[in-house]
Amino acid sequence: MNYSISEENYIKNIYHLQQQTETVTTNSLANELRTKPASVTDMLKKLQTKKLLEYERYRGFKLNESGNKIALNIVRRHRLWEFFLVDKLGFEWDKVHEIAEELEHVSSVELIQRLDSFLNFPQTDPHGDPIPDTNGKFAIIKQVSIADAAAKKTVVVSSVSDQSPAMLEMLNHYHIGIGTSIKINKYFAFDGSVEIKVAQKATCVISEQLAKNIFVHHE
Amino acid sequence: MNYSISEENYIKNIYHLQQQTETVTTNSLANELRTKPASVTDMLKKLQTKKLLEYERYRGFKLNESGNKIALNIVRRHRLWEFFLVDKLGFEWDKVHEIAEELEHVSSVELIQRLDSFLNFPQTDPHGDPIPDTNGKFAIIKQVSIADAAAKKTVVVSSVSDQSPAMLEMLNHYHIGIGTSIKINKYFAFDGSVEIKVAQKATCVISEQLAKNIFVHHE
DNA sequence: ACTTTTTTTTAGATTTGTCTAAACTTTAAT
DNA sequence: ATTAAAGTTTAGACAAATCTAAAAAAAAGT
Repeated sequence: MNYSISEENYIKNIYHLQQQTETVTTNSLANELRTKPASVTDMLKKLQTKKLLEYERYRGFKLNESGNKIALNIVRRHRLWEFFLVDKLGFEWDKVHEIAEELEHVSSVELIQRLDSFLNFPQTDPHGDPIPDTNGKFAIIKQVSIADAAAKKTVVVSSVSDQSPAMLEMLNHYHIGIGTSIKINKYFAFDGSVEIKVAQKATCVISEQLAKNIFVHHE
Repeated sequence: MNYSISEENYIKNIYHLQQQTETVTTNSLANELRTKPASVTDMLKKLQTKKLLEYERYRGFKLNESGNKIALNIVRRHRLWEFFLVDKLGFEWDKVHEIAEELEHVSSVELIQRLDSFLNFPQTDPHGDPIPDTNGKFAIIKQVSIADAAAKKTVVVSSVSDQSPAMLEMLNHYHIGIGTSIKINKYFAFDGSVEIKVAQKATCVISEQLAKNIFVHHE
């Protein structure tokens, strides 16, 4: 079955909201899609008819098995294109989201297979988010934000939860990227800021807000 | 200004029809777009309002300066993607047209600039058709079909005017591709078939229909 | 438990791109 | 020069996706 660009955008955004809360609300989805709740309700009915959604009036909704599969496929396309844009075309990673939003709707299965192979089957996109395989499977990395990690440990940056130019500027300033090793020295109780040491660089202090948006794993 | 996918498809197809006949007719465009004449008329009005078209009721129409510029930009995007699909992803060239039809509508200017550079600024697409530059300029190669060339000359294949799998099968069979050197030996009056010798291969005879679809230039 | 507020849904309108059927122009044919 | 045929346009309808305004349901507050 083939879905319209609009349907795909709804499916993808329901999926993303479900990562945070099990069932999604009409309002939150409308907000995410920058549209009106009434439009969301209309589309929900349509997606329910197409059997992608468990949905009861006034009670919230979530993707079912097939809906989830389709969502993961869209996410796969999106992240592969993001990887392509950064790795092959040399985009900075704060510029690729919008473009990938368009590219992800190009529907050829063979295109995505070949793209995946051309990129050497990358496991994560430029922000560290995992790329699902053809069956929607991906490795879940056990990660915590620097704010929630422990002092005196050396960790590796696995992903960042903000893709804005402002965030990229910060990370570049501190020489932090995906895969960077960081030693966490100490947490300051006063404002939650964290003293860290980036490999080969001088010790520095980052704000709590920044620490919350950088995810790391051990070793 | 930004145009819808539908508008872009109309503009592109008007452009292509204009390469053959100066002014285009409603019927031929409807036929090209696999739509109905009434729909074409509707869109023509829209494109005229947007000042991309010279159009008089019942009298045909053609792209004006701005329309042409936009068309060339769409053609540029299409052909760059075709080149990418063949050169980087390893597609056969009879499979790329459909996919490029979708990719060409992704609107980022920077994307196309970077893609062009990534591909090393190719001059032609996999079928030998020229890729316009940012300003819509491209080199016009003086070419004739093998059917219209002259005997006893050695020529180089510059483009093919049919992108079907059937055509590709024929060309592969005769070991002919873009850039292949061919010696034209003689024309048979009876059925218009042509005896040729492909570089490093045995002499063979191709049908008039095939000859008409292979374009060549001298030296 | 009742009222107020928030959230969600319905009803009806709008835009874009399409269609069919009928009317109108132009071109071709006798 | 009429008439017939071919091609083009108009009129009116429809589907997809959206919107606003109003109604209905659920949640929160007293």
